[in-house]
Amino acid sequence: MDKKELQRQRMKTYFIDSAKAIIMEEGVMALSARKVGEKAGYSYATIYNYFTDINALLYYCLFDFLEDAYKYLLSYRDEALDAKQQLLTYTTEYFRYFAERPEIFRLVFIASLGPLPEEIAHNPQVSVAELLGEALVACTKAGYFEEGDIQVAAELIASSIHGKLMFFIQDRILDGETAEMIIKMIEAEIEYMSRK
Amino acid sequence: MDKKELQRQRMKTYFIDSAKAIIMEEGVMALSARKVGEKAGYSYATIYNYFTDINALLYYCLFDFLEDAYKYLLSYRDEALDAKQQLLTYTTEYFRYFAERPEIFRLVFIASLGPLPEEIAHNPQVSVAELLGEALVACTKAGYFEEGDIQVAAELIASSIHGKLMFFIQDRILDGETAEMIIKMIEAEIEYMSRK
DNA sequence: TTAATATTATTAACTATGTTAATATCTTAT
DNA sequence: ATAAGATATTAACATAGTTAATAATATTAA
Repeated sequence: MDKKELQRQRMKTYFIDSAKAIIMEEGVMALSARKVGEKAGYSYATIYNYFTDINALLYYCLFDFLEDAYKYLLSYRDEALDAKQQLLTYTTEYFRYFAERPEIFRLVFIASLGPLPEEIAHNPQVSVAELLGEALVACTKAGYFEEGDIQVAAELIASSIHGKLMFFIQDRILDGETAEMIIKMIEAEIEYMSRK
Repeated sequence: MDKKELQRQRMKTYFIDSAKAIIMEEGVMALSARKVGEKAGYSYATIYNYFTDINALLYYCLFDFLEDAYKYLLSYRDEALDAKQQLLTYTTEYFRYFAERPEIFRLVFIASLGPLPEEIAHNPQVSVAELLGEALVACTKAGYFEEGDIQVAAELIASSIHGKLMFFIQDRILDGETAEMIIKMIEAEIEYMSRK
């Protein structure tokens, strides 16, 4: 009888979707069990019939959002594009995606959820990193990077963008730099790296 | 009569030092007004005679910690060193400092304190960034970098390290990479950048 | 030195949080 | 239709940040 399981799954999505909506509207800090319950049309305590705690619920949101980001990036994939241009597009659009959705970045990368609960299947990483790797391989074929540098270049680009996102979204220290200014900087960095 | 001001300042440091101790021992998440009061030997409510709220208190801790980090890095300054070696030392030691003090990193870079209260003087940035810039200038003089690349190289290095720290300390996604492995990667990245 | 006053600290209280236990409600099989 | 099981809700607890009312202490004026 897995009609039960289907209903259970459906209930979970009610709470997950409510949580996602609250996160995007009011931010992850403003989310509470009570609000999620209310928005889903159930009592707050009902959540605990479907999730061990709200961190578990937040992990589901996290993976959902990550998949959204991947799909967004995929929409910028274009075989016809020059390899370097494709790489530039991926990196700048990735930055833009999170810069425009700071609350998602906060949940995915900087919120302190405890350890990932066992029961949550970490999706086989429909991975943004793969898109980046793919673009970089194409870049070497086109002569923008050297074969042996792919690994380190990929690492460098990825960690740089995430570092910039962290600074941008926390806006500490950072003296009023706009998203567009940072995007220009990302372009300059890739230009610099591919200029060998 | 600024005997008053001196006493006031002293009281503030009691709370700040207590907060710093709690952060290092139990983490920023475990900190509470009650604990800080207790540790400082006062009632929890007394804090509010000296700080508008605990976020203000945390900002004081933040700048204290940042200064500590700067001093730590300064202890690795060595005029005799080869320019590239000095750059490598700064970057890897900076990473190591926070990798070994994750709770400090959490407070300084990823905790969500509200906007910086006006009354807190943001120290004229006794800045880590300056040390990095200095080392990079020396590197160009020694021929490791080209003059026009300093800006972008500095940005790239700084954001990459912070990105790596974020991943390391949040240990999401990251598949069990050790601090030493990441340090090796940082070295490889700088090697790569200076290899022009 | 003592009385009045201003300053500073503490206790009590309020609202909100996550979570659990006890209770109520609904579903389903007989 | 009713008993049994599953599911949802209300009540309650511990802890949080913060504020107001009160107590204690230090300062000043006589």
